[in-house]
Amino acid sequence: MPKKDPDYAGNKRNRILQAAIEVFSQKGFFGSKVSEIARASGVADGTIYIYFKSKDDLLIALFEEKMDEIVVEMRRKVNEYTNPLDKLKAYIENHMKLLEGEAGLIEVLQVELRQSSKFMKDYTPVKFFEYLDILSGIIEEGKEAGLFRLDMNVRVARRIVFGAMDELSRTYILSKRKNYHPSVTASEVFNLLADGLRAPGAENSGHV
Amino acid sequence: MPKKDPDYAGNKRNRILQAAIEVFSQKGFFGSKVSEIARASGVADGTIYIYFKSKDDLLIALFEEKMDEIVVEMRRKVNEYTNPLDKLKAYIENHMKLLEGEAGLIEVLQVELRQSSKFMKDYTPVKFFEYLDILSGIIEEGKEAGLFRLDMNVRVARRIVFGAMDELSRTYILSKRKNYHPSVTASEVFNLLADGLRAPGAENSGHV
Amino acid sequence: MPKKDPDYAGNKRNRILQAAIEVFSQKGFFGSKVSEIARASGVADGTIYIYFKSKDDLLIALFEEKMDEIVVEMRRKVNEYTNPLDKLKAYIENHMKLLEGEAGLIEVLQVELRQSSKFMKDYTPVKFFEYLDILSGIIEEGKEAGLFRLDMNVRVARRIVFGAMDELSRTYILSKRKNYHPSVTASEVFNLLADGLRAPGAENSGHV
Amino acid sequence: MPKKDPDYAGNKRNRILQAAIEVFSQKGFFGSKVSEIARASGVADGTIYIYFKSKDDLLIALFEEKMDEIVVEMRRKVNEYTNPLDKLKAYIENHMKLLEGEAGLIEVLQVELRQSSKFMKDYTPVKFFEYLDILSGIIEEGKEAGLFRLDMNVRVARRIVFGAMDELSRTYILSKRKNYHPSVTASEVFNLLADGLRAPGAENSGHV
DNA sequence: TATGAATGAGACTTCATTCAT
DNA sequence: GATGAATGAAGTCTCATTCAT
Repeated sequence: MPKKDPDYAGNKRNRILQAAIEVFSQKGFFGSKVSEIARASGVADGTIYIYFKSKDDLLIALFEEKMDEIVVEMRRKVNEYTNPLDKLKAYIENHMKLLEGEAGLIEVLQVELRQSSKFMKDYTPVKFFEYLDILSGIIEEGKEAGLFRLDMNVRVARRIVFGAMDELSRTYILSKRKNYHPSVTASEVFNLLADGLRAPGAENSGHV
Repeated sequence: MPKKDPDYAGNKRNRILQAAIEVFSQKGFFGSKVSEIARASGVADGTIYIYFKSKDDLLIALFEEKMDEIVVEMRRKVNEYTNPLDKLKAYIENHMKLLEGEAGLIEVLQVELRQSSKFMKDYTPVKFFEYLDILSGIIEEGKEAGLFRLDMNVRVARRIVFGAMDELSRTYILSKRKNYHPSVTASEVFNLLADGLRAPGAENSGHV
Repeated sequence: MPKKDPDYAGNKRNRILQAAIEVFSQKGFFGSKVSEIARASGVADGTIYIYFKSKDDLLIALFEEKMDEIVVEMRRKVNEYTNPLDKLKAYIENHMKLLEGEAGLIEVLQVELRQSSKFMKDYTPVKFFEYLDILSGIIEEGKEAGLFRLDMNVRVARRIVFGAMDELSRTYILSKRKNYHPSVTASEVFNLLADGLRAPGAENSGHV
Repeated sequence: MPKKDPDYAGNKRNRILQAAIEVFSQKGFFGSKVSEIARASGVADGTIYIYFKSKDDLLIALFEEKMDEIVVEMRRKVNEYTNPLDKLKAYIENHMKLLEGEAGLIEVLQVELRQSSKFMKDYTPVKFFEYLDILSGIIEEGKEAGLFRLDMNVRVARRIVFGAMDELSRTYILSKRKNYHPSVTASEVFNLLADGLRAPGAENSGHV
């Protein structure tokens, strides 16, 4: 029987990471003080600097590590299906569902990741690109399978899908989780993106 | 005849606003120093405080006033058409086109507006909602005209459209304006949103 | 008639410099807090950073500017004489006399200049070398005039002269200005260095 | 029979002391971190506090103990001679020679001892005075033997001798041990101090 | 109005020291 | 004795804002 939690250090590091998510998500990166994160983690200010080089480094570590978990999980979920449309649906549903379990994390990723390029010289959000790559993969497969339009740039399309989900996430979060419930909007996103705005019988010519 | 531009003060105020757009868009709100904006405007630091109560206030004024111009312009452009699909196309094209003429402004609106809720207690981006309302209006009209799906929540749909455009704007900006040229992606957005991902002949049943 | 002291800024900068000399000389560079220097100057902490880039920079500025004044004054004093021995005497007397008027400054120069090489990457105390060069010049002249030994490395000799003076300065300062009064020790230094330890009649052979 | 070196603790204490000399000499007292000394000693940070009360205490212990060794050695060397001039020569040569074997130690003693009075309230460098006392003794003897000038304050003279040596040590160290080789400068110091700057035939009157 | 030197609160970060193991 | 993770006091520096001119 171990005298102490063998995971002790990792434990503390993780507590800091979790507290950072909480605090960053509520006040934003610049609005958050290192001492607040320390207090929220139940450690001393200096302890944070044992595990992270700087406040910036803490944010980046948070991006990388949490995104990694999300990427792994998303890959697993998507691969439960074979049909590209099913995969797309799974991607969208899973993305929106994260909002419920990991609201703070998503909030940080959304807002801070976006502005990070402004103040962090040469930080490339590698894991975020991996997350988008899953989406590209699905769209490619769909095109190859003849299910998706061929006249569609995959890199643009994936951004459209992602942007739509992302905007709804943000709206849900900013509305203090009152409106646009993720599980509802997920299917709206899928429907609209899969089949377009147009009414089934509406004519298709003249545009595009 | 006045010796100096009677619009001098307004002129100076505007110079500050323009400089703020430039500086904020390059370094982000928190990365920008008031003195940098002063230098870029060609005024003294203190002068900024004659026209704006605080740095926060400067950002808000920028949001409101510039968004107002954009809203007015967008209304004009959209009202050149009567068919809701044409209006939607105009909205998307115009939105993406702003990226070319007013890149800095859009960048600020995108990134800073999003995080502003974190550090500005009770600021409601009224003008931004007006901008979205134009989109809602188009979608409502489309539904009424029987052109758009009826099984579609307008508030959700407008966010999907906006999110898609927004993500592509961001990508264009972050790629240093190299990839995803707005005028090209505008039609991709319209195509995909109007008609969906699905290939024309692909079966529609089983999903949704 | 100027409404304000035209020398105002220079005045404030100088007040900071003087306060820094005072504080550094009493507590050493590392023992001195920027806020103490601010208080001693009668300015706010931040004001120091208007005139100096950093605490290190303040020390360097102090070295350079004050040493420059000293070098100029020393050159003037030494050039009142033509005989190298007289010049040497003037150099030594003047050096020791500085201790009375500019005790704090000398103390800072002595102690901090010496350790500065440890913590300031690549700072070369140019002005200090100029000060030593005056001494070299005197010794060179003395050799050329046949007054000083020819079997003497000038660069080593100047360090011997300087080191002797310097050690006495330090001792005087560390004794809280009680013993080894500069004006007395100046002539001891001159006598000993000019004529050596040896008693006038003592035999000279057998050694060296 | 003990399983481990009975001198183990003393050994560890000494390793810390040696490491401290190395680290202090390279970075200065304030530039050195306790953890660096720990690493250099191959012990844990906390271990240092078993042997020394504080970082200050470590420096003082280093002064006292190492100076003690030097004093003992110097006394032995000097006492190999009986003639005060020979003793003086031995003192100077030995002092300069230390630079080769114990460069780091001398560097610490020189720079840090000097500034220690600034930050260590009431620390008296007893051993350093003993070192100087050896020099006083030699000069006294020389005066008594009629070999050295009688019109010479011993306490001042010893500082002159010490200062000259000290300055050359410093120069040698700061030049990264390239110029002013100790064994060469030692004899220059002796010559100049024993017989003065003046050329053998140069007139002696008018000055002093 | 305009200026810009001055202010000073407060942030990030360091590191000597402690103490449970 | 030995360890080294944790602590938290304290310092340097920044920068939004003010105000006398």
